[in-house]
Amino acid sequence: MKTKILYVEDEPFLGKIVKESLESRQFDVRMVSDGKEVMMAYNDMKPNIAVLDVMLPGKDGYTLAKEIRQIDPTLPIIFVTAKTQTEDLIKGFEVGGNDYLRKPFSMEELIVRVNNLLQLTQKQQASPKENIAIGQFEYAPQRYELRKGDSIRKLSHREAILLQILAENQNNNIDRKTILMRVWGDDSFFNSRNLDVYITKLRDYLKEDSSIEIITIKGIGYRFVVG
Amino acid sequence: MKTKILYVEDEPFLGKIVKESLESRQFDVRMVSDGKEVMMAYNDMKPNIAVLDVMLPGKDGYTLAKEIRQIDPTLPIIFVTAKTQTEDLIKGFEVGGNDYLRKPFSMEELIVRVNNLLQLTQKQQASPKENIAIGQFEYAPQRYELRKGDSIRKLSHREAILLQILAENQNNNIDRKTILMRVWGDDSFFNSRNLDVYITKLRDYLKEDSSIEIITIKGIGYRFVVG
DNA sequence: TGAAAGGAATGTTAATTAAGGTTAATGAGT
DNA sequence: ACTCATTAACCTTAATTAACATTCCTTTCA
Repeated sequence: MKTKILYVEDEPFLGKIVKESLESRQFDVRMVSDGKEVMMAYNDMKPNIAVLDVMLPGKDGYTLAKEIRQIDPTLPIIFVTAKTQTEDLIKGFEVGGNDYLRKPFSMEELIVRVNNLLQLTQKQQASPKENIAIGQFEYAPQRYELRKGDSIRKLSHREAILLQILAENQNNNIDRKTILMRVWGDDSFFNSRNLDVYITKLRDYLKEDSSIEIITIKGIGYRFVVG
Repeated sequence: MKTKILYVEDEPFLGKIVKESLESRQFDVRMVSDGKEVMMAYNDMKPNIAVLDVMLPGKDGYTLAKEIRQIDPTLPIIFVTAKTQTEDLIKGFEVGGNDYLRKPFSMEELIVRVNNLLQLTQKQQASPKENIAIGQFEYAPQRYELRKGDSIRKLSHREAILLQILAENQNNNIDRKTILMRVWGDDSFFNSRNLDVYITKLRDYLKEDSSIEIITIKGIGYRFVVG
């Protein structure tokens, strides 16, 4: 699946060039030119990264970054702006930005920085070898074993993958769709109900530790909170 | 424990300034001026981040980055250099760098970028959102829980986000539109009525503490006043 | 000028629809 | 025969839509 970029820019000319240039590198780009439309676009497309101009009609880029951070604390955000002052850059990082690029910039540089951020924020693939701590439990992925004290429960394949996905994303929202794709390979209706069944099972297994919770976010997915 | 920075720079004058400046921000800095000594210093100190000049006697910064990447694929590396060409920057990222700063740079910018990288590569423990005090209540955003004394009310997703927006903006006016965009992603008529419904719900939940009030500002939005 | 009328915005409660939770029954593979 | 995965049936909760009530701003006319 292509990497999705949410690109917010109000200068149509520059915007068009950048958009096309990114698209030629196999990115899936959604360009928005009014700050007020950004959250709608965000919710609609669920981007992998955001590139924000700072000076915009409607809402400025800093405000947008703050709002995005409320909903998504990990989305990589790059500011692209004509503001060259150090204070502006500092503000950019303060509101949750992860990089700051001064105009005029070269497309090459933007692309390289986009890729760098994507790589840095890739889920640190907790090497499926190592045991994962889950509250008072310990999960051994290579053996599909969930341990607490001296009791061991062997998990089935589907249970194991699901738990691993949750554990890798502790305290973050996880899309239902993402889970379905990773566990079942597709997100058809029946598999969707299947997921419900497996969530119930895991809740049951994990209920001995009351600090662990699988929160439902209706219409979105789940959040696995521990401690 | 202090964050340890491995700083490679051969200009003694600049090096001294930067080192002292970083140390004044509570970093533990080890400065090396010959490329050949870098790996030794690395092994010795086990830094949390590396700041590398590119042009050096002995070995250049790119080579050093490659060597470090062999042993440590995750150490954040920032290049700091007088080379301003885009090709140089690209090369910097190619060899494994994570940021690239052109000289002359401001200390503030370096520090902000160092902190950003440290944060990004921190184990993905994401949004350690803190609990928010709301009058006699306490709100735990991670768990969508509203607590008062020993009673806990679990909030739904929409309730939770809405309350969070209000709580973050205590005693300030909040645009209806802003809320709609952040909770629903758009501000259509139906969602607007939806907001009314959820405001009613929150007022109900919060009515136990009479010092809390959600004031309507007709035509504008709301103000969440506490105490 | 000011009281009344009208209307848009919001409040409240209830009904409806959609999403998910739970448990059990069925099916497929060893 | 056993285990796991899937499907089904029924239940619960959240989100949306609807219906009706209220507030308060604006307009208008005595």
